[in-house]
Amino acid sequence: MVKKRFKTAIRHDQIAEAALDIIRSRGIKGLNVAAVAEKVGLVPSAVYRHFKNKSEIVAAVLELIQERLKQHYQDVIQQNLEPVEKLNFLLSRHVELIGGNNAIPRIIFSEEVIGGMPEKRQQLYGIVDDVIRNVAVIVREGQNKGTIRKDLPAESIAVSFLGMIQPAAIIWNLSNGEFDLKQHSINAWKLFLDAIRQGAEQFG
Amino acid sequence: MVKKRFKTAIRHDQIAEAALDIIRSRGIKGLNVAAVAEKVGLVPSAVYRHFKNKSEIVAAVLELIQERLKQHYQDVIQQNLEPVEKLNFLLSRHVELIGGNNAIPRIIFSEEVIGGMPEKRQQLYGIVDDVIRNVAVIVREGQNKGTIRKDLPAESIAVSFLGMIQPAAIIWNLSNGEFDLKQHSINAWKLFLDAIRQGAEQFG
DNA sequence: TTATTAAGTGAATCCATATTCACTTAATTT
DNA sequence: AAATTAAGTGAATATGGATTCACTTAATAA
Repeated sequence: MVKKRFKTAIRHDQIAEAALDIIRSRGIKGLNVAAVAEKVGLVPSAVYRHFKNKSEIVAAVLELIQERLKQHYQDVIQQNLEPVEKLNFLLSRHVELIGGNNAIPRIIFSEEVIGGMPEKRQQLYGIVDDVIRNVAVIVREGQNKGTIRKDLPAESIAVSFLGMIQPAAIIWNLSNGEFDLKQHSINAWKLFLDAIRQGAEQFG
Repeated sequence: MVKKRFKTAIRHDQIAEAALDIIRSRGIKGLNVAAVAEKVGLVPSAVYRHFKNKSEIVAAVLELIQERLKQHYQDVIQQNLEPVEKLNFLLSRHVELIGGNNAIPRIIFSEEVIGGMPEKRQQLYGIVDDVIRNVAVIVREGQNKGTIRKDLPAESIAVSFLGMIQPAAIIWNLSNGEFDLKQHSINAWKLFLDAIRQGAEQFG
């Protein structure tokens, strides 16, 4: 039996992917190098050929997530939709992620990846900040076009946008899928839409 | 030097409080029985006179949180305010909790307390569910009085209410207090208020 | 006051994981 | 093809923490 070897660049990615998948299925607590190694088809010590230590594996996972989210955002903005429609599209993409039991929507707001080390807090904050900034770009576009209310900063609206997704993700997860994610996202979107529309600020 | 002894009932509470405080300052990862013991003024092994194991300490912390939240809710409903005002009051109380660096708003949505064991997931879900139900009671009151829109289920509105608080709590925490929590809560409330008011569902 | 019970202690143990290291072997360079 | 480099291995080491246990002593009941 011949054992295939891979370059460190490849292994690096494989290990990060494997770690992300382990977090998805077993949570942060379930992440250990032996499990990662096994999933990749290596012996634990071999992992250290590619990563200095476990902490760097976690860092790589965060980078991976940041890439994915960036891609996500790219997909949305090149859809050539109205800003409000873009937000709706982005929402549905996020709901897909959650329903697909993806770890990302949970991890980016978990704060348990951090575990004491400040660099990681920094890194995680960077990811969250990116997301907010990206959403804010879309919101600002709508504000300029006159379809989204101008009396609130785009960033605030962006954070509120996350408010539609994030509690739902956790609740869905806690409830073992019992919580009706789809229906909630529809209702939350109705609320959000009525809240952000130009004109909403005056009617009452 | 005389060493004071306490009954298990007392120690039980002291230990749960200590554990909560440790989670607050060091996160779930930082929670270990040695730290808890020290904070209470005991030697690690003594903790086992009062708790079967660490997992039960965590369970006690969750009970403690549930109590606190119930109290919180009681404070609000007996304020004799209009439903919408009650929600606003509840929001400000939550913002206080977050700004006071309280662990509760983070823990109830953390899912990292769980760490594999299903009973704990169940317990945590119970807490979150309580919160939602309590908020929904207020919302329903508003719907009956005609001040809150009736076209959406109260539970959906309740979850969206949490959406104002929870991402903000995490972001605030990640940002080391840089994120302007107070301002965000004002803006988020404006959005939310415009969204839930009776009449919001029609104007567009 | 004495006896019993409950709380507290220190040392020992167990265990899961991360990490190191000397060694082997596949892949690549010369 | 020989030499060098990089990837993989297994065994050993290290550590942090949880948990147990035999023993001590304060509180309380008889």
